[in-house]
Formats: sequence, structure tokens, C-alpha cells
Amino acid sequence: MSKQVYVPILLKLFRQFGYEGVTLAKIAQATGLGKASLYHHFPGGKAEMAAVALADVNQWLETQILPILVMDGSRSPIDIFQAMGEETNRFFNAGQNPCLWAVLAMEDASDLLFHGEIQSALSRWIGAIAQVLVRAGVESNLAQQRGEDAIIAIQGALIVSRALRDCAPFQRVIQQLPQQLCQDI
Amino acid sequence: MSKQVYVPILLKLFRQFGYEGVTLAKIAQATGLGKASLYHHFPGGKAEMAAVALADVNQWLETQILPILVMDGSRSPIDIFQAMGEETNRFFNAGQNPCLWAVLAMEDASDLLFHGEIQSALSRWIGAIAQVLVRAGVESNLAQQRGEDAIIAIQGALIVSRALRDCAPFQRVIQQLPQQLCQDI
DNA sequence: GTAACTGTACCGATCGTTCGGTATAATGTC
DNA sequence: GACATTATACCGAACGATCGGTACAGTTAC
Repeated sequence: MSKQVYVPILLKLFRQFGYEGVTLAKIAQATGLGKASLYHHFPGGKAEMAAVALADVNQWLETQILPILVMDGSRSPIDIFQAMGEETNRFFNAGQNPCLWAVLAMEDASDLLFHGEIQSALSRWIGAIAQVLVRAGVESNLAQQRGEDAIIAIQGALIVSRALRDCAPFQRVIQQLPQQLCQDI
Repeated sequence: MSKQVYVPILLKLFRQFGYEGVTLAKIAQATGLGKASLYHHFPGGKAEMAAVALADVNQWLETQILPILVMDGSRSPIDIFQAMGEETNRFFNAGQNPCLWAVLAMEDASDLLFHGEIQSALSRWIGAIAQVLVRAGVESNLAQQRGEDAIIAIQGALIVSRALRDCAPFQRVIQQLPQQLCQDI
């Protein structure tokens, strides 16, 4: 079977348990593959498996989120951010899925391996949001701040929703995001 | 030596590496104790060591944060929230320290052990913020929302600052928190 | 036939934990 | 004061289990 099939399974495992929390035994059970098969598909071992999961998230950003934002044209900023919110809500399963970036960034061990990718992914997202606002006439520094605030709100809402066992905070943050970003323009 | 001495060390380790990421070897090295000696002070093993670290954070909330908020008197809400921000900034070392609540809530394993404590701690903080706003005349539901937003902003800023390797977002969030909470009152 | 794939058995290392025991200081007994 | 007893603090060594990873002989698919 193509190794692509296993990427969503790996993603689910790593964002649920973190890098250190995922064991090859768990991966073997979740994929139905033996350890030998896992090493056939992913010669780099656990690190490579986490890397493809992370790459999958980064590809989601590149293909599903950034096009919404950089797509110039007739859409109003508020529409753009609403579309971004809907896709984000879908991706995080209404706030029930942890964010792999956050999970990996929290762990000091995996952090060393992946922090560059995580850093650049977040920067790109923030920058793309800021770009929309700049196009709408917002001053550059303020636009960058609001981009940061948006990602901060998303990440914080994921944590609070998880800790409180209640997705309502995430839902509300996503819903209020467009107005928040577009205030005074 | 009194077992109290080891609590800050345990807190530092668990918030840095998470529950699964902390090993008894690391604890032994950080405390200078042998592994066997750790079981003298903490018969419950690793789970008890994490529990005392978590209890220390909860005690910080009870003794350093909640008194600022529930202390009725002459202080204006904006002063109260600024004092809360300063203490929060100090506790998280200007955004360089991860939040133990977030770290433990992220991990599925430790989550089962500690989620009740984490949930109630966050609820108490949110509720105390809301209470300040209600006393200042804010409608109850809106006050609760803003309390949630404050904790969301703090948690999100900690993650983004960590992922970007730059404490500026956390600094800015803490600084803007009082105005944000007190808008329109 | 050959190349892709997998099951089994294994490796050294490390995991959390426990055992048996040693200092040291406080406490009780006469 | 002298001696036995107890409590506290600590440690080296080892436990069974599991960790990530490997070697290799099949087995499958074309």
C-alpha cells in the first residue's frame, strides 16, 4: 500500500500523544503494520514518521489556508477570514483536535528536531493574515500584530477548550475572528 | 532535606518536558538524589512527583493571582488586571516558561490523571476575572467571555512565543490585557 | 525471477520501580 | 552518662517491561 495512506494515522497519533508519547507499538497497532514494515516505508524510523506528519500539516497550511489569504480579487477581508475560520474549524475538528505544531513545540526533545519548520509555518500564516489586512489599508505593524493575535487566539482556544473539555471557547473564537481582525477598517 | 525543596525542581522539569518526557533519571540528576531516594520522599512515584508540581502551580493561582482579583476595595479594574499581568509575567518568566496546565492537558496520558485539577484551576481563574468585570458593571455572560479570552490569550501567547522563539508576543499580550478586558467600561 | 513487502526473533538501552542495606541523628531506657 | 532503639535520609544494584531499531528468512505480486 502507498505510504501516503499512513500519514493521517501518524498525524492523529503524534498530535494526540506527542513525539515522546507515541511508541512504535502504538503505530504498529494503529496502522496494522509490523515494525519491519514500518521501517520499510519509513527508513528514518520514528523521527521520519513524525516528520511526515508535520509535513502533512504544513502542506495543509500551504494548500488550504494560504491560498485563501493570498488569493487577491474581489473577496472582502471579512469574507476571507471567515473562509479561513471555516477551514481551520474543519481541520481542528471543531476544536477537538490538538495542534501538532503546539504539541511538538511544547516538547523540548522534538522541538530541537522540528522547531525550524514549526517556526516558519507559524510565521507564514501570520504574515499571510497581515498581508490581507495591509491590502485593506491597515498599517503594516498593526497588521502583523493582528496576525499574531489571530494565531494566538486559535492556539489558546485549542488549549482552553481541551483543558475545559468544552469546545465552545474554540467555536466562539473562530466565529469572532473575522470581526476582530477587521475592526476599524 | 525537606521534600519541599524539590518541588520547584520538579515543576521546572515537568513543564519543560511534559509528563512522559520526564524520566526518573532526569529527576535524579536534577535533584541530586538517587532514584531510590526519590521514592522515599514520593512513595507514589512519578505520578506523585507530577502531582506535587501541579499542586504548586495551583497554589500559585490561589495565593498569588486570585487574591489580587477577589480583593475588593478601592482598586480600579484596570489596576487589578495590570497587577495580575505583572504576576503572570513573573511566573512565566516573561513568556519563557511553558504552562504546566497546558503541557499536561496536551498529553493524553497525564490528562487522565490530572484533568480535573487543571479544569477547575482554569475555571477558577476565568471566573475570578469575570467577577472583577461584573463588579465593574459588565453583564455576566460578557464578563465570562472576556475571562475566557484573557486565559486564551495568555495560553496562546505562551505557545506562539515558544514556537517563534521570541517572547515579544507574550509581552505584548500581557501589556494589552488590561485595556482589552476593560474596553467599554 | 525479481523486487516489494512482511513476520519473527532479536538487540542494547532505558523505562519506572523495588530491594536490601548504610549512614546519621533523635529518642527512649537504665 | 552510656547504651539500645527508632526514624529519617539516602544509595547501589537489580527487577521486569518496554523502548527504538535491526537482521533475516520467508511471502506476495507482477
